[in-house]
Amino acid sequence: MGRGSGGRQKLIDAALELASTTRSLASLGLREVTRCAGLAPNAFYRHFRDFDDLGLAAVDMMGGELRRGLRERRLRLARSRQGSVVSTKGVVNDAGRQNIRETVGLVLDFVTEHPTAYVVGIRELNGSSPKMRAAVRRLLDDFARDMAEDIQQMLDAPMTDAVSMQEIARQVIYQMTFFSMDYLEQPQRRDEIREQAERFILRMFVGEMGLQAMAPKKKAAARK
Amino acid sequence: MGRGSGGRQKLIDAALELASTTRSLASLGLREVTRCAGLAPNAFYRHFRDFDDLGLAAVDMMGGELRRGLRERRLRLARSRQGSVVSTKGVVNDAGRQNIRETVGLVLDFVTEHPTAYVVGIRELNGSSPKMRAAVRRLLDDFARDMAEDIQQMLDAPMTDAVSMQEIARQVIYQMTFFSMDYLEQPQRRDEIREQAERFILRMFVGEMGLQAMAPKKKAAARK
DNA sequence: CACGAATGTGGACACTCGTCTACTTTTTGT
DNA sequence: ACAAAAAGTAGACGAGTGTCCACATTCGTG
Repeated sequence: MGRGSGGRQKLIDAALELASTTRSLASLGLREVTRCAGLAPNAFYRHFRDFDDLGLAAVDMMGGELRRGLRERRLRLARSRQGSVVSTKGVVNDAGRQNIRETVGLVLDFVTEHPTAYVVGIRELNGSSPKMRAAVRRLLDDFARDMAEDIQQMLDAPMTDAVSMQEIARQVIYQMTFFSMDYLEQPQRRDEIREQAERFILRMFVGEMGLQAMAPKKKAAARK
Repeated sequence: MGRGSGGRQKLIDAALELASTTRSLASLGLREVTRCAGLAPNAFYRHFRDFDDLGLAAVDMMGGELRRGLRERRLRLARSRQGSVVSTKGVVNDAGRQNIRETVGLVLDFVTEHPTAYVVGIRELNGSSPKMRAAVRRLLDDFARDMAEDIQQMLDAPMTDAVSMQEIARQVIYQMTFFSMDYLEQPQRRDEIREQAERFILRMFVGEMGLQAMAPKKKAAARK
């Protein structure tokens, strides 16, 4: 009982493959996908109701793996420099910059290792299916939550309040989608893009610290 | 000689209408669009070679209008407060914040006035057609160029070098695509989203000034 | 006016698509 | 080991599609 001879996985792979090079997920043909997977058209119905269903399954699978992978690698990094907690005001010194560099590298490496899944995911982020959009956004928000949590734990004192940290993490994650796409599409500019991403994150942190320093009361009040 | 009875425009409108509610541009059917436009299927060939062609025409038209509209409204705003040049370090004071607030409002207003075209454009930003992607990105980069130029002119002294300003403007424009989509999709959260966008831009500027202040030589050297 | 280009129409072709029913093979729990 | 459930196959139906050809209409300009 269960997953048979992996036809389900073959279908997901075929769909991602086709969608990444040809079209959006929803515009794929049922027969097109089954043909590419080496199955009969009807085999699709055994596993999925429609393409939204397949898409959500793909997001669950790849997303879960990605999130787990990122967390694991991040924890491994953190453990390798255990004890060297970064001081709040030291986010921008060499230790802080090294942290940012490693995190950006983590994301970009994952992206280059799973290009098809990533491209399709980002494509569906603003895509036509509301369900897919919601699923991908939920996933990105989970990443942002993880990231905010890890950063706060890495510092000896909170850099800012939890809400702002969450907001910043979200904006960083979303901006990273653009960096990642550029990174995949323009291999010759990879170093430059990497540096741009690092600068962006650094700028966000420095900016937040500046805002906190110059008008903490005003900001707290404006946050309703 | 020329555009006859506006069938071309009808086709573009129909395509945007269908794509914004149903699917991506490339996945539309030729007959579907012509039917929605009230024309015979063959009329499509009179105006466009394929859907990429239609898409590029739509981007040219809407993009040009948007860019012209934004520039015009921005200049009008600038003229209405002529003489009150903002000092470089005053970007974050009340005058600077007011500037940011107005610019954000400009963009969000335009978006709410042309939702279908905007949604389709953003959808094609990471879409399946390379030509469309390139066209939309070129358009966004034009916006960024305009924005960088206007900001530099508004200040009494350059806040940072031209390259960095351009980079920041690009990142702000790209992030605004997310804010705009949220703004359209979640009318009940509009005030909150507006404030988030303003905070984001403020944070970018403060961050850049901070970076400039703390390590100008290092940055200049790192810029190759 | 009248001619030609631009624009729009109608019908027809071969093709792919999604879906259904009926049948065979494989996997798996007990 | 056996029976049932799950996975996969085969063929066929109607609907919708892209594209082509030949014909009608509109419109601007000589």
